[in-house]
Amino acid sequence: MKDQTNGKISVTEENNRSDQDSDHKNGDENIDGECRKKIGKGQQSKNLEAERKRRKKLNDRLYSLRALVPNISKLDRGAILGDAINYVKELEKQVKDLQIELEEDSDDENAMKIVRNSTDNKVPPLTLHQNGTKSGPKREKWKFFGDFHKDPKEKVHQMEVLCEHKHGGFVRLIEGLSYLGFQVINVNATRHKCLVSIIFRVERRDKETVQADHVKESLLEVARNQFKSTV
Amino acid sequence: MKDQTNGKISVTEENNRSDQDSDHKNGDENIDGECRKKIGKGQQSKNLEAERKRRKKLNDRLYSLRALVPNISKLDRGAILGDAINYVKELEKQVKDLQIELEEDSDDENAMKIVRNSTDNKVPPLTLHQNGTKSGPKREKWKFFGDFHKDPKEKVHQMEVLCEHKHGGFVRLIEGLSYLGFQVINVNATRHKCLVSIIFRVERRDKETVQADHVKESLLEVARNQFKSTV
DNA sequence: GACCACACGTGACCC
DNA sequence: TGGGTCACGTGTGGT
Repeated sequence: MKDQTNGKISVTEENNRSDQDSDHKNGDENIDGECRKKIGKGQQSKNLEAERKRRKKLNDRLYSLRALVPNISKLDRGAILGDAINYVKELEKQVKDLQIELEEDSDDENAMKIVRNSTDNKVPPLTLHQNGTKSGPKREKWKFFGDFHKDPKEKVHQMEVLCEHKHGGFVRLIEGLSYLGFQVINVNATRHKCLVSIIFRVERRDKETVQADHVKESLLEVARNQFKSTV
Repeated sequence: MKDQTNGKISVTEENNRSDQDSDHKNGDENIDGECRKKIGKGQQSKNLEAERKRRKKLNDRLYSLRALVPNISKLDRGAILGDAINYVKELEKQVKDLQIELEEDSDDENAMKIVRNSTDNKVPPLTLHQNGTKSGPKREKWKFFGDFHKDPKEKVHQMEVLCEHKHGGFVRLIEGLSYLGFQVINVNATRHKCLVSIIFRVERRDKETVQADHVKESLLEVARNQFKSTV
């Protein structure tokens, strides 16, 4: 029976550190009798006290740990540890997720995807599909639809941008439009989850005709290269 | 090697009980005899085994916990707990930081959403009519409508700003809202000649209630004092 | 009275 | 030799 041995072993085995490996006390068997004798009482009491202190410390730590964990299943010692373990895992996962999300955002920033076409479906399928050029695997998608083709001499135009939500992206877009010589007459922006739809009606400030792809490229450029906005 | 340790166990177990046996203090002088008697051997062994199992479980958990913590100071039991505690705190902090960063991003970007219309005309006539008081000759006209009076504890609010068109004003307004702790859920901005109407639906990030006039004053402040935006 | 989880004191170990 | 740590078996109180 007693596999007990195993129990302990298993433990030791996993942490091979082993070295100390516990007990093994060599041949204590033999000695035995005087073996115990050799310990003085005074010292024993010392040990006793020390052990008490140790236990207290351990318990304190355990409770501190429990205090950190938001929801505990039981107040069992084992449960404390188990909950703590789960909590740590959960936190780690959370951190990882947040980090990738942030990262994506951030380089999506560069990558605002503008996808879909807008409103009255007259907006033509003039599409710019941008793929992340730079940093690897990340996809940057842009789709841009505008009605410039209809009448390039017209002052008022409509565009739609569909892109991932990114920090500062909107502001940069607005700034970009202004930079390109457009007055924004009307804007309608909506976000669903991480997808943003922005519909503009703009008016040219100057008299030149509008080059559709110049607009697209410039906006992409702006969205990508701009330094981080303050907000 | 390790087993031998067990060896000891096995020994104890078998003779197990046996009574008094010395070791344990027995000083229980008085009671002593029958006291221990009252416990059946079988049951004791049960307890023994159960205790072993419990210990094993605890240790396993402890080691699992240690395995999760990236850098450990010692392999001490107390250290395991201590390190775990610190690690959890660290993770929590990390999560918090990432979240606020993301949130900021996000509400920048939310800033992105400008949607149109929105206006079901329920926007209530809570008015702040601001006249350019301070900075000189320029008259600034502001009208501000918000529904904060309805339920200050409500997270989602709607506001309308009517103002003269000014270069960069819109961007500053968005930034100001973010600065005040609002997430912009929906925006609808329209300009007619030099008059701009901006309708927001916002959500508070924090839990404090909203001070209507604080919002108004702050927005005005932001709109007025901010350095010049590019747009 | 079974079961469970705990605290205790103790012997052994290591630096 | 001594402070610190550990595993163990046991007693006990709360279900």
